[in-house]
Amino acid sequence: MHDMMVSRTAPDPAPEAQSPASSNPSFSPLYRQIKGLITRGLQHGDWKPGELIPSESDLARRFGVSQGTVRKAVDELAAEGLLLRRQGRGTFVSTHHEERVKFRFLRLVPDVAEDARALPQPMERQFLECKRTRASQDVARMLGIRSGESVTQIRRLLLLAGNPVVYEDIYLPGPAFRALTAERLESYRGPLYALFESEFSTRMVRAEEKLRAVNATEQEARLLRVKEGEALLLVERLSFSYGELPAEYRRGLYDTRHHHYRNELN
Amino acid sequence: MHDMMVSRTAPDPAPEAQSPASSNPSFSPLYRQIKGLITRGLQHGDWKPGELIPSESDLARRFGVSQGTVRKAVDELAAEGLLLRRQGRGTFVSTHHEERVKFRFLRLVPDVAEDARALPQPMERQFLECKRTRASQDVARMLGIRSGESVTQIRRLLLLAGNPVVYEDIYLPGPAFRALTAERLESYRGPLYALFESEFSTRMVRAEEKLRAVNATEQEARLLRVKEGEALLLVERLSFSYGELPAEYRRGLYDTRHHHYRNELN
DNA sequence: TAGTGGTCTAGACCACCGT
DNA sequence: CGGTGGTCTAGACCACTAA
Repeated sequence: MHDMMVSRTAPDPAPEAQSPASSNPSFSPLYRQIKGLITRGLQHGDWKPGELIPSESDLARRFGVSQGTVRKAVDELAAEGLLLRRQGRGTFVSTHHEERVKFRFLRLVPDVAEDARALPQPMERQFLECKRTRASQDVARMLGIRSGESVTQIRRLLLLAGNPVVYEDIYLPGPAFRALTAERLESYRGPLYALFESEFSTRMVRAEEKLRAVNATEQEARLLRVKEGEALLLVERLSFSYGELPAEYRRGLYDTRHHHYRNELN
Repeated sequence: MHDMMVSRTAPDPAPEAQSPASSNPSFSPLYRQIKGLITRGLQHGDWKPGELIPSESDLARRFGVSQGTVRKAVDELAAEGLLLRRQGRGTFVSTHHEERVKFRFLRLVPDVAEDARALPQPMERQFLECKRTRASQDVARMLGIRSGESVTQIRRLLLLAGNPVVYEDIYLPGPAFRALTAERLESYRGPLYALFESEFSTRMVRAEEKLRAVNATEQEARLLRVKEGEALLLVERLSFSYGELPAEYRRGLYDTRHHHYRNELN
C-alpha cells in the first residue's frame, strides 16, 4: 500500500447503488475512492486475513483525507464483511478462522435448535474424493473458465451424530489448488474456507446460492441413507473472492428431514 | 411525534449488535435513542407508508441534537428497509407499493432469467379460499397467540403462463383482517403486502424463512400438476410488523423444476 | 496511560429535485 | 431558486483494550 493523494472526480468503477438517471455519472465520492484503495490493498495482499490494518488516523494521513472519510469507507467494508472493527484494538482483515464467522455460509440448522442464531455445532466430515479433473460445460460456465480446463474436485459428506446430512461436490478452478490432497483435507481442523485462505491464498468474500428441491437418485439415496426418490434440497453455490472473482462452485444435497435452511429477509 | 429532548445514558432496548462483554451495558448512543423515537413514530402511525417524514434538520431541531446524529439514525433505518432516502426530495416511509421493492420477499426466479437481479414478471393469482378459522397449535405457536384463537386463512396458487408454480396457505392473526374477503383479494391489483398495508394497517417489515424439500402429497401434486412424490420446496415464512410483532405465517410449496430460490450470502 | 475505534458537534459545500 | 439529502472537514470527547 502506497501513500497517495486522491482525486475528487474519478469515476466509480463499482456498479453498486448507482442512480440510474444520474446527472453526472462520472462522479465518485472521496470515501468510495478510499474504499477502492483499501480493497485493492486487500486484493494485493498488503494485509492478510486476520491481520491488523493501519489505524483510521494513519490511513487518513496516508491518503490525505480526514479521518471521517476513511471511517465511512471502512464502515462499508466492514458491513460487507471484508473488515472487522474491534473497539479499542483496531480494524482487522476478516478471516474464516474467526470463531464468530465460522460456517458463515452454511445456513443449515437442526430443527430442534432452540436458538436459531446459535452457532451450529461442527459436523463430522468424510472426504470421498479429491482429484484433478477437467471442467464440464456446466462447471466451466459457473466458474467463468473454458470447459476442459483443469479443476480440483472434492466430494464429501457432512454427518451429524454419524448420520449423513449433506453430500456435496466442490469445484475449484485453475492451478492454485494443485497441491490440495485428500490427506490434507482429512488432517485439517476447521472450515474448508479457512484452509483455502491459509494455504491457498483464496479468501471467499461472498456467495450466491440457487436452491431447488430434487428427488434423490439411487446413488444419492445410498450415500445419504434415504429412500430413492426422497426429496432433497439441492443447493448450488457460487463463491467469489476479492474483486468478484468466481473462486468456487459447489453443488450440495441436503437431507432436510431433521434440518432446515434458514434465511432472513429484510 | 412530539418534540422532546433526549438523555445520554438511557439503556438501549434493542438487542442488536450488543457487545457481549460490555463494561457499561446500560449505555446507548444518542443516535440509537433517536432511532428508537423515529421507530416509535412509525409504529404509532405518525407518518404512514409512502409519506414524507420531516427533514433531517427539522428532526434535529425537534430532538435537540445535531443533524449528523439524526443522519446516523436515519441511515440505520434506511439500511433496515423502514425508510427510503431520495436525494433532493426527502426521506419517505417504505411501502410495498413502491415499484422498486415489490415482491421484495419473493425469492423465486425462473431458471431462464438472464439477469437474476431483474424484477420477476408478476404471476397470475388464483385464490382458492379465504376464511376465518381457529389457529392450530402449530400456527398459534408461530404467530405467538393461543391455539384456538381466530385467524384468517388464505389459500392460493401463483401461476406463470397458466402453470401453477406456488401453492400456499397464509395465516393472519387476530381480528385486524376480519374484513378481508375473497372478492377483495380477487379485485386487488398489486402485492398482497401492499393490500395489507393500505387496508389493514399492517406493514411487513422483515421475515424469517425455513426451507426444506418435501415429497408432494396426492392433493399437492394435483394442485401443482406434478407427479405424486415429486420433490417440492417447502418455504415457511414468518413475517414481522413494526416492533418485531409476528403478523403473518405462510406455508408455501414451490415447484422448482423450472424455477429456483435465489439467495445471497455475505 | 497511550492508542484505538465510537460518538457528537458545527459548519461548509456539493448533488439533486421540484418549482 | 430554495430545500433536501450527500459529502467532507476539524475538533472534542467517550468507551474500550492492552500493556
